[in-house]
Amino acid sequence: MKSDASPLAVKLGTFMPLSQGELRCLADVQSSNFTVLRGEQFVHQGETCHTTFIVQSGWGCSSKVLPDGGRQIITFPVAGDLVGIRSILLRAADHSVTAVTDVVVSKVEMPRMLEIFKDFPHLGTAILWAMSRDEAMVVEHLASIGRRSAIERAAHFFLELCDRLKLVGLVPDGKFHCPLTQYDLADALGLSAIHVNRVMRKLRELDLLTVKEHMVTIHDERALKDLAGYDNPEDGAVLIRDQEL
Amino acid sequence: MKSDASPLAVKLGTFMPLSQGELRCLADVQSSNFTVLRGEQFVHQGETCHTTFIVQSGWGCSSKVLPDGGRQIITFPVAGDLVGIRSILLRAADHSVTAVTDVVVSKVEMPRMLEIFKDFPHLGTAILWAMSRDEAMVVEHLASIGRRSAIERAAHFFLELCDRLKLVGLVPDGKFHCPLTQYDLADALGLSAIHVNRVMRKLRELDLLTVKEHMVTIHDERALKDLAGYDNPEDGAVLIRDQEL
DNA sequence: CGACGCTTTGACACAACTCAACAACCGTGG
DNA sequence: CCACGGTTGTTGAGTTGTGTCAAAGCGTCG
Repeated sequence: MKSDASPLAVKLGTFMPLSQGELRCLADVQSSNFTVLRGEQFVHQGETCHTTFIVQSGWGCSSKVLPDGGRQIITFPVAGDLVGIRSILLRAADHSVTAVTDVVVSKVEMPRMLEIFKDFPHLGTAILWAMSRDEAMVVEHLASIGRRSAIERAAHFFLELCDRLKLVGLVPDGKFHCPLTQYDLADALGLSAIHVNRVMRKLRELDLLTVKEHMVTIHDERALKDLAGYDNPEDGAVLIRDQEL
Repeated sequence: MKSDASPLAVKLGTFMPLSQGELRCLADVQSSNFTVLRGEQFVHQGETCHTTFIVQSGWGCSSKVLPDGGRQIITFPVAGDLVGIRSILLRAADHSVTAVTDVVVSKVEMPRMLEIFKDFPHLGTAILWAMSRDEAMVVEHLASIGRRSAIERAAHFFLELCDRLKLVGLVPDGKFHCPLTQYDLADALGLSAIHVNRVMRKLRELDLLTVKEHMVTIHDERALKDLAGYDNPEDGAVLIRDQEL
């Protein structure tokens, strides 16, 4: 793994080796970046969006706004994540994406994406794998909100987040930066912000996890996983071996 | 639309015209069916599954079992739905699929599926569209459980179900058959079965919807949609025009 | 006939929401 | 420099939606 590889290349490379040509293709497609400022929205629910964004750095927030004004956050895209790729075949995006912090992204238009799938099928498979993995996480999120208690949801959320950040090297010393407010967490977990606060206090009192100045520290991973009912994603989300394709 | 077309062909045909060759390919892949008996499981969470099933008739139940024994139902596959296609690139299925009624399915192994994508790219796109649409429904389901009240969830669920069944011609006279028990509904909506019963009574008392002998009748669609905060899926899930590809 | 699965109802408990208030922190502008 | 409003975090008190437990009714099927 080269130190100057993009987060997406690092992530895909974790699961299948990438050739020089494929790495060049990835580098090429991410050669021009731009910054979305904190708070700005760059995918708009209900509007046409035949563009995918590759997150280079920063945190996004993919959410769905209900007619009554409620907001449900689907996921928080971070470095290495593909954003909006599901909407490529739909007439309109079914969700919005906003920048939680300043976010650096690369833009990939649909024709270019289709080219990649055609010219680099192996790389295309890796991208499909990442998409399948993302969808599996949405399903897990669904199960979490539907069937776990508030504290279990919170525990599960941070464990999954930690694993995602590890994939792209953002958990250097066992703790990680997390710019989310308790309001963001509330809309992700299907709770009220006030209840999130109480739950976080509980996790702190149980010596499982603390958040201080937007740094998350997991103190007792084993106990936290037991509380959350957390399965290692490796158990399920691993790409099948090449020869099986 | 030919009367003997498979539900999948009907569904895909609703959104893009299919050529004779494509229809033949679809017919060919669905030429051998078999029945899964009521209650039997045909995709097993945690096990390898490089097979997709196309539902011909009957109702399935795609669910995820949590470590604590809780069950969250993701969706109920019906005629024309593809089952397990997400797991094709993952080492193990992240969910289980069970037959709610006897289900007739066609089995498509991964290599065959990849062939279709290669030989009939236009058809492949239609399949990808169906997958995107399914994922959008999972996202909507997530928002529903996270941010809607019990009665709104139930209302939304039946409206979406109705639209899905209409797509394959299973809502002939404004009402439709639904073999689900209140336990099934509970696990889908993230509620207890007892509360589902209370909510269904409420919907009946409001003259919005009744279920009698597994037939669902919507009495006041407008009011039900207002209650649920329901957007027509056509607004978002329509396939882009061919020339845009 | 009895056993079983599903629905329905009531009484009660509790998890999570709402409202209200305050503290800490921030950037901004006077 | 400090005053200020806005955002975020924290806590308490009271309410409510939903879960749990228990029991009965009612089909169906063996």
